[in-house]
Amino acid sequence: MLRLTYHSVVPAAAVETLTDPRQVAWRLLLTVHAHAYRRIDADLQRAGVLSFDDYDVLLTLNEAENETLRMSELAEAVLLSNSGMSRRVAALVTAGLVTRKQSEHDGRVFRVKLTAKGRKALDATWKLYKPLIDDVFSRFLTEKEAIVMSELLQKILHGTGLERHRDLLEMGMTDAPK
Amino acid sequence: MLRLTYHSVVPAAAVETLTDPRQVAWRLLLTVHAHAYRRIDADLQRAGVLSFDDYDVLLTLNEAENETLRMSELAEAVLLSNSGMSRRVAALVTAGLVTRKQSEHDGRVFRVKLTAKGRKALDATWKLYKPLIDDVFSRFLTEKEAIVMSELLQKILHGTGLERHRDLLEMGMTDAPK
DNA sequence: GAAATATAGTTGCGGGTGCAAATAAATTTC
DNA sequence: GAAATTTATTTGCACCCGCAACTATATTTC
Repeated sequence: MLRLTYHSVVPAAAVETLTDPRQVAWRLLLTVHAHAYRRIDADLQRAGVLSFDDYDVLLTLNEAENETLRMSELAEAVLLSNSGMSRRVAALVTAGLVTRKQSEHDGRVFRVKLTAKGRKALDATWKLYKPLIDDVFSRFLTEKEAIVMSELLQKILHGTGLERHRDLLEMGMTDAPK
Repeated sequence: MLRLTYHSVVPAAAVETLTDPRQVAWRLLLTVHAHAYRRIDADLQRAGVLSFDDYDVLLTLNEAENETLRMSELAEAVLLSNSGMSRRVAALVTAGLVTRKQSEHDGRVFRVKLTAKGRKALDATWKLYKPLIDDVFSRFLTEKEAIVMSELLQKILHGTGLERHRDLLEMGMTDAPK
């Protein structure tokens, strides 16, 4: 029933597993993502608006309480390393799209806040981003299909979130059982 | 019915569109991918086997006719730029995992071929990669759900493939209508 | 309350990436 | 059949990233 039209996940030497529909789904997810990301990222860059990744940062701020988050919260939310976020925020500050100031209560934390200019850039980018999502993704799904897909993805996301947490706890235990 | 538990795609200023299930699905796809990719990539690196991206290259070769492809075919297949592939293959040659030799019929093309060592590395990596896919993805889906998801993703992939081709044709027309 | 420890964030470094320009090898034009 | 053009691949450049080491600030220990 289900035929894989793209290259698969498994080395030919282990062909028995190629029929696992979960691995097929995994490979398709990777491929769809790669196609869509490449296309959108290139088009946004060509248009001279925010990059895909900068958009993600500003959007996360836009949705946050008081349009403000700490560095580490921001890094966690967009799944970027702390060091990566440090450099990215530095660039955004230079561009005037966010501010970054030290907390008064705890000198270790820095709070990043969206500026009016940042909000404007976000809206301008969205105007281009929205039709791009449609071009590479949305227009191939009915509303019902999109809902089904969201539910499945949400199951996975919820699961991995818990799993990640469990792993971190376990790893913490290994070298400091005290 | 469908609730978004992660951050959304749309700036708050344009909230009306947030209810579009297709955009919810898009955002979830991005997030699931980011989670899974980060986790797998880091674990493979820690284990000292092939990187996620190198795995993809060798796997593509493994599945190709005679385990051989030209540079540009390889770049297209793994969705990497030609320049990126050029450098990556150079590294793989140094590591002895592939060979790269000039075609006799057309001196412009270079054929990349998997070596025995490369095939071995592929199998070793698969041993670790397989359980990782399961950890971050497969185990949250029933077989039926995986099939549903694959079908939806395939619809999108097939669609974007055609679309990308159409765009290239159109762009080609714009500056040389002759 | 000073030393040891823990936490938040930044920087050095090695490495990967894409775009545009450069090279090398066909193919076409006149 | 030499010059102009096209095609396949590589290199220069500027930039982004994660890990590990480092700095700065807060908390805990004794």
